[in-house]
Amino acid sequence: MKNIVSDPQKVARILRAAMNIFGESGYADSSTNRIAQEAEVSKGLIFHYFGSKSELYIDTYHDTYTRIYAAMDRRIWTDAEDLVKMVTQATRYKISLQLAYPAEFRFFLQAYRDLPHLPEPLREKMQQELKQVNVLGEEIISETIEKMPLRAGVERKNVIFLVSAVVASETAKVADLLAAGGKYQRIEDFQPIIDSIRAQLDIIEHGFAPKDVES
Amino acid sequence: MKNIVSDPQKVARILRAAMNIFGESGYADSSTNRIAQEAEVSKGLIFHYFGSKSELYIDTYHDTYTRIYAAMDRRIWTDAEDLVKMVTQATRYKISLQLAYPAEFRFFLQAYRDLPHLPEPLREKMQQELKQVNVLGEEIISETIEKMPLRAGVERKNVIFLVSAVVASETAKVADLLAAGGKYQRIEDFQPIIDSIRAQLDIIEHGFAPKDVES
Amino acid sequence: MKNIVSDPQKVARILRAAMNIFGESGYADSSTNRIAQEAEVSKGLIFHYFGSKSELYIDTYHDTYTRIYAAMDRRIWTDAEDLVKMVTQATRYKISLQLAYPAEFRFFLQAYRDLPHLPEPLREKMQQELKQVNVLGEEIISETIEKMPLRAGVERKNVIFLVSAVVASETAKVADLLAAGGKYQRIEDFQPIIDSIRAQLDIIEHGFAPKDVES
Amino acid sequence: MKNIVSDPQKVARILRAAMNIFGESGYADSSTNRIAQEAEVSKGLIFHYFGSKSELYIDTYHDTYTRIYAAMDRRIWTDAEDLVKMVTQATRYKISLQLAYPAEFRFFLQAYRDLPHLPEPLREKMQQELKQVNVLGEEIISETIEKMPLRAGVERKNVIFLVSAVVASETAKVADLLAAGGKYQRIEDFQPIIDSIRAQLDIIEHGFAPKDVES
DNA sequence: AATGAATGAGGGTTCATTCAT
DNA sequence: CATGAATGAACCCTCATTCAT
Repeated sequence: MKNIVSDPQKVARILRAAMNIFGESGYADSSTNRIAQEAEVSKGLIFHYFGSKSELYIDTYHDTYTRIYAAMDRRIWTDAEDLVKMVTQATRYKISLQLAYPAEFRFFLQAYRDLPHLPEPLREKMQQELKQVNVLGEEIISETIEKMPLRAGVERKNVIFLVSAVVASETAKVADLLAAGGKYQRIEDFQPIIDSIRAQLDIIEHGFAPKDVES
Repeated sequence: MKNIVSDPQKVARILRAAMNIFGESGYADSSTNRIAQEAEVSKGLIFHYFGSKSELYIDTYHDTYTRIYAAMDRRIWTDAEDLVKMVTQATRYKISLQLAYPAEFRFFLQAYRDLPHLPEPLREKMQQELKQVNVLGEEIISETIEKMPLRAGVERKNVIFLVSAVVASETAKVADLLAAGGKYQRIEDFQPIIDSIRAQLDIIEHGFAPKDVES
Repeated sequence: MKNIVSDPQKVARILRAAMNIFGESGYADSSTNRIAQEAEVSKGLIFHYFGSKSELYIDTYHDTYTRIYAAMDRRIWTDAEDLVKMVTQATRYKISLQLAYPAEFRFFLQAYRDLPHLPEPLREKMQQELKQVNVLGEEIISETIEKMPLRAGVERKNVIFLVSAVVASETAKVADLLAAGGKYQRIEDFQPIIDSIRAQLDIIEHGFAPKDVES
Repeated sequence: MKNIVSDPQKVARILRAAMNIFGESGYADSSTNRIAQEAEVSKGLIFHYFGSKSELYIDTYHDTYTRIYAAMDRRIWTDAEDLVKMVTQATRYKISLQLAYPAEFRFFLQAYRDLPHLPEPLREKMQQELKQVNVLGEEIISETIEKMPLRAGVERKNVIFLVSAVVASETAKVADLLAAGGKYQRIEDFQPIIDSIRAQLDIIEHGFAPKDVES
């Protein structure tokens, strides 16, 4: 956004409309016309404020990210004692965030999917921006794993990778459930997913093979 | 495709061109013009044969899927004795398939990414079709896990899910390497990925926690 | 123009409309909409045939130039015996051409004026093209002057430059008269200009200073 | 300009910015935005003061013309004794003016080129205004020629026209050299043009034909 | 059966001008 | 007096789809 002293309400309306529509239809299928309509603003104003559809997209991303980031309580992660607690706690918290900010997370998800479809000058910029938000999860996992003792022959990076894979898979499930809409609207509805993660972390920690077999 | 008397060679050329171009640029950025040009066929003929861009897309998917499916040797999976062997063998085979049919797999990958961007009537259809090819992997994994003894308290479905998650993650890596082009063109180049899978399966089987700690 | 097997009548209608409108309003103020309307053709067709407004412009120039060039009788120049005859004959012929092809010449004139206003990729191309038609006049003049004896101390290039300046000035007058429309529609109406040229060439040849003064 | 209480400094800044930008990019490609920016003034103020882009253009022309006119020393012409001296002296003086007021002359030149591209109500007005500055040269030439004896059969107006044509052609060369920028920045750099004018005036006065041939 | 010319709706973008503050 | 946010019409261009041939 330029350094334009713009009407904050209209800017907010545009950014919100953009977030909704980009999140719903992706970059290419979201016309500035529709965004202007939903924001109850002339199409020209969007270009006055943001210069181009691409910049509107980036600014929408920044705004959305900032809003979510400000709402996040990062102690959730740092407070955790063991792996299972940390991951389940963080996941539960992330789900609660997704329930509180469904449009924001839908936009994020769509942004990931949009990435390869973006026009060239935009894509590169978004590629760099998107990394920042993603690293977040893996960093925390690394830190926690780092503190744990490992069985001989086990490489730490593989554990990290495994845990990340589990989290990613289950997070995808959450997104699907939310996208499907319907009855999944309270944190309790997602308990099965928390349980599933717990069970899988248990397997990663102790294996699925019977213990006596090995002795 | 309609029951129109059609020239099989032209149909094949169109489908191949569509697969290449859809796979390269995604649905939205693939114009029928380009497809017609690459297929050395008039644009009208595409609509004559396939009715619309959407139907061409679906038919391209079916054709590509069928071609790959026919080329697959399913004994690979059924022959395996234990989990690690099965998965590594299957993965190696899958990689070899990707090397043999790069355009086809690129199209599949792009189809996944395209899914949320497809125009509404198309999207629903594709959503159902795409599941079929994915199930493939999970089915085999299920069968193998089914035969293995589990530690008390471990649910089979969680093991299946874990193994699937690992395979999915590593498969994504393979796709990235292939998409990047360059030197990854022989099966040996992917040995690190095979090793990574093996190490992770080992963790899934025996856990990463030190054994003595638990006794 | 691409190698499109296009309806020659429509192509001709478009080129004629483009010539008229570009010639009337210049490049920037000539909308493809208006051209399409005047050509009784959809706007899309213009882009189908010519690809862009720029290419339409260039093709219009080529077409117009070719049409005029084909109509020209180049013997007019080569047949002339002395300077005055050559120039008056050529000018009279050029005027008759302008009367026969007023829209074409108006387009040429406008093309010259447009040159500095053209968008960058177009400008360079047009700059090269426009030279070809202009050189024509000066070349012939050079050839004729080359054959004539000069007074001591007179440089040939200055004579050429002078004659060219006269021709250019008077040609501009003709264009103005034609642009003004009105009663100047027959070759006889331009006799004063021919006479003016003749008188000026006489001055260039023999000077305006009284002869006896110098002896 | 209207009878609005206006800040003279801002008016001056706007006019100067307009002159620079109109001169650089022509009427159509000069946005009021850019002018406002360069003048460090709000866009609204321009419309407040000048009413419209068109009126700003005319006012810019008037202001620039007035400024140049006031700076001119008209004795230069009246002092001259013979034709060659007068023309060379005047030309040299004109070049020195162009060097002293490059932006102003660039604007004038551009104004000429813009003329046919101006929107209708503006064009007519500018057409009348522009004549005034041009007449300037021709008037002086007339006066000087008036005093000179002519060879029998030579009409005065033709001599005037010839001399004007030479001056116009060479002046155009000067403008080109200046527009090209580079090393032409001192009056001495233009000596070749002065020489060329002198040589051509000599031809106009005494002809290029050898004298003895005629006796 | 096969062509590709033709369409027209919609895309992003620019900019002089207006007007509430 | 001065601002610059806001508008909307017009711009060039793309493309799936239709249809006469």
